Amino acid sequence: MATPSPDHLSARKKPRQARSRATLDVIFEATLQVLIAHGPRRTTTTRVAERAGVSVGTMYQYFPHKQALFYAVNERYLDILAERVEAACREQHGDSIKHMIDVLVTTYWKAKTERPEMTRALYRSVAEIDNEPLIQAFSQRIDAATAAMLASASDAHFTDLPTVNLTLLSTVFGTVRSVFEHRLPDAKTDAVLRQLMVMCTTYLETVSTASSAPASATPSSE
Amino acid sequence: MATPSPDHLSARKKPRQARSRATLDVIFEATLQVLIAHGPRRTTTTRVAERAGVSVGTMYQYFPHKQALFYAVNERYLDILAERVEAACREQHGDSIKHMIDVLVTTYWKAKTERPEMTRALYRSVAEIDNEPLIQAFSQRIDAATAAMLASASDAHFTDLPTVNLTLLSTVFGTVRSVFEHRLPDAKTDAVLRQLMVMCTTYLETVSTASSAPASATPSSE
DNA sequence: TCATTATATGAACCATTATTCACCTTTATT
DNA sequence: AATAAAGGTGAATAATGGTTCATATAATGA
Repeated sequence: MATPSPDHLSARKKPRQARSRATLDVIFEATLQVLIAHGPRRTTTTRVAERAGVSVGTMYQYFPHKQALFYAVNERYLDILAERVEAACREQHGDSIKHMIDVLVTTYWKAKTERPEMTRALYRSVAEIDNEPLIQAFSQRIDAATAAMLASASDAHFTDLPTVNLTLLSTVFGTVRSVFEHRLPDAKTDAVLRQLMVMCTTYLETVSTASSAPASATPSSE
Repeated sequence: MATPSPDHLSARKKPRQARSRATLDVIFEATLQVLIAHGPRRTTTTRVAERAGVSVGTMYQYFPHKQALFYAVNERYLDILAERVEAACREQHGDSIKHMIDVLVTTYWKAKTERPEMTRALYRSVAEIDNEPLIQAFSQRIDAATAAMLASASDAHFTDLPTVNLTLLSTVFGTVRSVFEHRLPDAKTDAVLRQLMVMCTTYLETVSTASSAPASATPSSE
């Protein structure tokens, strides 16, 4: 399904026994914890191994080097995040635009703030790796999910769905990240997110060729 | 003026002669170049010194440690960026909302894309430092600048200016960053930025308690 | 049971790198 | 010109940290 990782970043070998699958989980969680506690610069292989309760050698059986570990942790996170967004989008099929926006913003915000320190740590960890392939794959999944959702809206229809969708995603994801990183007091955060929803809803209404009320302007064939 | 840097990150001493001011400039530029060429992880004091054509000892005369150097480079960049945005805002005083938005988006976008690799390198470099004080100071300056600009708009008036302003900034800056980092083809980039302007303009019109325009139902198209 | 494969260990190795300091050179001051 | 102050040098130091590998233990299958 997803684009395979470039080989210089992919895992060395895959776990075959239950034992090693558990080890991998432990390593991932330990990586996150060290990343949170010490920052990416002080996240060393030995420290992670120590925290995970395994030896460095074990880590090197699954990851050819430190970057591959960071890469894998990011991959896992983005996978879960994408799944959540996809699920949320699927659930809103056929609903109203306003509802879709609300859910999209809320879902993304929640995903980021459930473990805020983890989110921050992951943002920082990308300095050590080239995560563009990951971001690319993630974006495509989200793009497809929201495009399908928007196309099914009960109260709108978009002639240039790709552009509208891309705009919506850039705006929602960009703004949410911006708000998240600014550590505003809760009241302000809530206010901005609410305004963001208003803004996006209004935008979609503006660019929508109203579906329930038949278009007065003729849809041009392209 | 700006919040003073925390002492553990501030420069060791200030240049008194023209010679050393030039040295500092060279060091800053070298840091950027190494950051771009090798990434933050491989940006070592020796490499920077080499590139700058000075000795490591010289660098340590101005910066107590590597982080202080990164901090200073970021500080300089954000200072210039803030100045540019402030200037742009000042120039649009008394103008229309639409114009303000256009200029704000364009100015920020240009600032980021004039030296895109530098922008990317700086984004990455923050993993090594705690740049929150810098971001805080930057945000406040921008906030003040755009608030003053919005308050002077010829075709709008805002009852809750702080919230509107915060929303606008989160949206514009967040979205621009998002678009910048996604490396979209030029055509798509342009399209999204144009849509962003429409979106923000419409938003400001919606939340504006119309000052000059009649408060009738249909807002005229521009 | 025994052979084979998967998994785990961690001391040792090597390269890298941040930082210092004793000394030198240039510029300012008297 | 003489002295002081600012600026600059770079080999040496000390610590860190990524990676390997010879070896050990556990699981699997025949």
